[in-house]
Amino acid sequence: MTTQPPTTDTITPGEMAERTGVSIDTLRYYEKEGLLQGVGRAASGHRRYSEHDVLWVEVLRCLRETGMTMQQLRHYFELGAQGKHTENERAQMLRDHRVLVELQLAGLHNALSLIDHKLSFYREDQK
Amino acid sequence: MTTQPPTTDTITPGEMAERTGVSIDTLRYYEKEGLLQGVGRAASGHRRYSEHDVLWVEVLRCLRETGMTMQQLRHYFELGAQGKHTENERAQMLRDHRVLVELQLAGLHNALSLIDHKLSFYREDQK
DNA sequence: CAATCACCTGAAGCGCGCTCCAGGTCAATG
DNA sequence: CATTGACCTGGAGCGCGCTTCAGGTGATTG
Repeated sequence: MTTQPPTTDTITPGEMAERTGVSIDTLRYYEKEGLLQGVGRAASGHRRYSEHDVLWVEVLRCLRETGMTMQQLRHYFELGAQGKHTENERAQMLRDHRVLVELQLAGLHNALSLIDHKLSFYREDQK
Repeated sequence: MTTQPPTTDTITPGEMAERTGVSIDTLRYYEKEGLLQGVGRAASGHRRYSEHDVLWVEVLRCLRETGMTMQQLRHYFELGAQGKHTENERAQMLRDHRVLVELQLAGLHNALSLIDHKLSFYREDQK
């Protein structure tokens, strides 16, 4: 049993960008910031991503878009790399983030009813 | 029927900040950016906000927090100041923003189920 | 073999929405 | 009358998350 990583690194940067909706530049940026590690390389030096990378980037994107910071994501990633004994902390991070997401959800509902309330006035005035 | 504005400008900047959750600096910034106009002044030169300002700032805050830009808010405000004939455009702005809010809502639900999915794994592993 | 293309690197730049700062005024307080 | 505290102004600074740039490499294409 060697430490051979999965040899499925076949996805080019361009494909990756298209599949994940994250630009090539941003993908490189994430890598530089330590959110994405062990990305494969072709002989030419060009990156080759794996299916596993795709999944992770999708998670990244989802958490980023809901306001998790780069710092937290980096920490979360590093915990994952450290192995099973960090599971509690990772779960706690997710629970904490979940609270934030719920808060945002409340804010959006709030906004929605404000918008609808205002729209109802405009509709009334309309005639 | 004079154009006399309501003479209820009695709220100090400090109170305003406390009541709306928007800092004094930010209130001044909003004013400078044209999102807040006709704010009263005491003899001392200090600002005095009205109840009406409170309401508007609450609207501002709600729309800002859901991603409406300063520019759009300024435009919306200016339309309001121009009178009734801009109602259609204002309503359209709200409808447009509503779409964005719905999108964000979808993203948050998405995130929520991703988080819960991951959490369920951690819970399983836990024992 | 020239050109095109996808990608590489390190570093600088940007846009937004605040936030902070320096230096000053005014009103109340001890 | 000195101090304190809330507020004033114009302008500079900031943090985040990208995004762009300059200059280059290596494989394919006509």
